[in-house]
Amino acid sequence: MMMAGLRERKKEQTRRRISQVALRLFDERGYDQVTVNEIAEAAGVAKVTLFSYFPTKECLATDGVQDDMAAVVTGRPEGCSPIGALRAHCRATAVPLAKDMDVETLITRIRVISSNPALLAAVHGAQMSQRHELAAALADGREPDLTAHLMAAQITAAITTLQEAFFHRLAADASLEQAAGRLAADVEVAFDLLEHGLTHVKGEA
Amino acid sequence: MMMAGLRERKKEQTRRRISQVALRLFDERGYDQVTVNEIAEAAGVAKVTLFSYFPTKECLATDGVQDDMAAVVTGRPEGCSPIGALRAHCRATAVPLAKDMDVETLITRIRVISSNPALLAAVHGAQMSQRHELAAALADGREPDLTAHLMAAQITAAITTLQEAFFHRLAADASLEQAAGRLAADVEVAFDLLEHGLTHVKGEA
DNA sequence: AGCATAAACCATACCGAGTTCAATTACCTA
DNA sequence: TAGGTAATTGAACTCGGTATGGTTTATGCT
Repeated sequence: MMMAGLRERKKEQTRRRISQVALRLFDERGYDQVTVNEIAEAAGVAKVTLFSYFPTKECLATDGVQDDMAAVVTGRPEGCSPIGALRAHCRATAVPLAKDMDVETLITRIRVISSNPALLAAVHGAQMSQRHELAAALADGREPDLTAHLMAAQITAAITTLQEAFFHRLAADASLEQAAGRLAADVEVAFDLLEHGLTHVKGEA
Repeated sequence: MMMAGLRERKKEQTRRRISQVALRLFDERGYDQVTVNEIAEAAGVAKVTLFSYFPTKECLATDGVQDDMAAVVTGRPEGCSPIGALRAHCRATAVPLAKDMDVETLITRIRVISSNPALLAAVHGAQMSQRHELAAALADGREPDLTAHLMAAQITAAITTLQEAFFHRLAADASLEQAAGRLAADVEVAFDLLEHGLTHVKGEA
């Protein structure tokens, strides 16, 4: 029992094949110029099967690009503030990625997503739905009040902006190392701004 | 010449009729349970005509619910900070509405939008795209840097949260006056948080 | 090994949003 | 009143996504 199951292996394999084929086609011809029928056919699978793995076409493109800020807050060590925990988390991980994704694939995925407004909006929307979880985590058990929601919204917005800047840089020209370096500095800027407020900005007109 | 043209009057009238019919149907049976074909037929218009007025079904539901924060910043009076201008704007207008929309219709529209996750996400997405304009306005001519983008993102997030809280209260039970009153107080909370940072929050664990 | 079960898969037909296009109607202007 | 132009129309089409109902295939049990 529970012996790694051939069934589950094949399933995972099929999922990966669909995702990879889709990404390749998107990258080659652009998201809008590829139909799900083509993806299904190229992956050697029925359209229905494709949709059993990925609920929408968008999910094919954004597969694996996720993060759970709420978990970072709830799982933070003793005596650590929520914002401190998030700052540390952003310092540590340049981009939140699925465990088993190679960098090459990730960059391609980012390129695909960045070059399509609808996909960008979808990623934003996904992060938007994390706001409520984060608000709940910040409220720490109690029903989140307005302040908790505001904090969650601002933090989410900041992190989204960081990711956006990172994506933009990566898609443009910079190497992964360069972009990661810049990101490290940006993280500090963002969290300082979050913690100390907009009025503390130095070179402001 | 330019004498209020019957043509333009009819056009505007048709637009209003489509929007009203759509809103009524959405409110009666729910957004997902109404097809654009039904709306077109009920409005006595061809589907193609409907889509010439509203680019998407979503736009039928969110019609008139927009705001332009960038304009508030760029059009602010002399010697007024961007954030100050936005705070004043939020104080003044409970909800950003089109000039000629009655309150009854607005509340119905909010009820429709609030009761559908996809529509909620669409509204969020629309506000998301305003971020870049706001960042440009904050940069005041220069190319917006990371800080400008971060500020824009945080401000947008805060205002979105305010609107969300207002909608939620309105859809739940409160009267317009009650909700507006609470909103006035919430505006101050939100902008204080924005200006002074998250670490200045009083009752924080 | 042999068999029943359920998971994964498939082809096909279908639905609704949105587009294309040629033909038609209604307004405007000279 | 004639001719141009903007608005409208029906019909056919594309594509994302779902429903149906049937076929293969891994697996668990005996």
